[in-house]
Amino acid sequence: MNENEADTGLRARLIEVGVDLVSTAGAQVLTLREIARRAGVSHGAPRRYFPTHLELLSAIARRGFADLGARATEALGDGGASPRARLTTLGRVYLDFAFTQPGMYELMFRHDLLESGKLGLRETSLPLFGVLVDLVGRARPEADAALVAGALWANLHGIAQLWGWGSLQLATGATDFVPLLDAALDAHLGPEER
Amino acid sequence: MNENEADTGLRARLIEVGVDLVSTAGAQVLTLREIARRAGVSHGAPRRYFPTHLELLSAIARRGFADLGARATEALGDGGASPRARLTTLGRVYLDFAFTQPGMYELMFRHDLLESGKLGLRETSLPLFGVLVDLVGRARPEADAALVAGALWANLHGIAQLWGWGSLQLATGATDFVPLLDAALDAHLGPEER
DNA sequence: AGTACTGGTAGACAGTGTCTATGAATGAAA
DNA sequence: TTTCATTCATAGACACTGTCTACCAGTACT
Repeated sequence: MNENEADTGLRARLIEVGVDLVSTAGAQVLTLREIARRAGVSHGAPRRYFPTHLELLSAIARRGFADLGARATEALGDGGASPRARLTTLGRVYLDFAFTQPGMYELMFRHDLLESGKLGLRETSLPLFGVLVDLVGRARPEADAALVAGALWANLHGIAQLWGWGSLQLATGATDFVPLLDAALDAHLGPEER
Repeated sequence: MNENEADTGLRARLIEVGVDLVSTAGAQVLTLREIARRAGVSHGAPRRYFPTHLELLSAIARRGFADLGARATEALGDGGASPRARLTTLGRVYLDFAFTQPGMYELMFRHDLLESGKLGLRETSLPLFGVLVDLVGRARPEADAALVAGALWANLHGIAQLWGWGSLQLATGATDFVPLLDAALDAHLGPEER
């Protein structure tokens, strides 16, 4: 019943196909029937493993959170960089993920998914948020780490979304998102060298 | 061809019905056929005024932006409050709108709407963003106003979304969004009294 | 009076998610 | 070995969606 890649069952294959599909074709194509089609199975087959479309989508989105978490921990490593520098890295990883995997990022933050509760935020986004809180706590020991981390996460998410569909480019005239990211990091954490 | 409320044509009525519907029943109910049904016309009727479903949704969303803009300018007034205080007001208005009109806010920032370009960001969100840039420029004369305003807008939007579906409550354990808002404002603008 | 045109109707079409009945294959029990 | 039960996928129906097209009742104008 685990979701290993070695699992050769249909359940795992559906998720695999979904991850592939959302990465290459976007989030609109991610219909139940299309996934079943690409998995080479009838449209009723997924029902045995995912009682509803939303649950299949949630399973796919969970892979996105796992992927994002893996990228983050890999980029952070366990090297001795300063908390502030590691937070910069984390921000870069977050936005890079959002911009290189726009379909997956869109799926991960779909209203109906999140509101359904099928996603299991506690298991998906909370671990990475814990890393964020920890780093913020060490970068700004005097502050309320959870609060600042929450505000910073919101800022990253907002940049990811607004930049992702071009609003911020239009509004600010910018062509690179890095200054925005730096502004957000500086705002919440103070300048790089302090 | 204007979109006044006094306009008694079907075009205006469809938008009216849509605004009502999204406010009371949410964004999922906002189908073309349901809007037509509630407007008392056949499902093919809207096609004469809105060639596609997305264009009708865009027209409805534009009313949301107009409403948000009206609330902002009304709350800001032209009183002599400090730029920093007015930015606090603006942030409150923004988040209050997002939380009291969640369906409309969700509609206004739907991926397919924004990516279609039918929304006309230049006419909808840009004016309010201009106000934001102006206030930021006066609150922090030394900074790049457009950049800070962009980062701040992203922060507001992120708080609106993440708080809206409960992620930030779960992550930070908070039960009130105001501290988050204050943290964001303090971060980007400096503390209230400076 | 006749003729365009405006603005709405009604039905078809392909596609969607869900539900149900059916059936093939597998493995356990007799 | 034969029966039986369970697992798992199929196929079709259903209600619903957005879009397209044929039609048609008025209205306004020549």
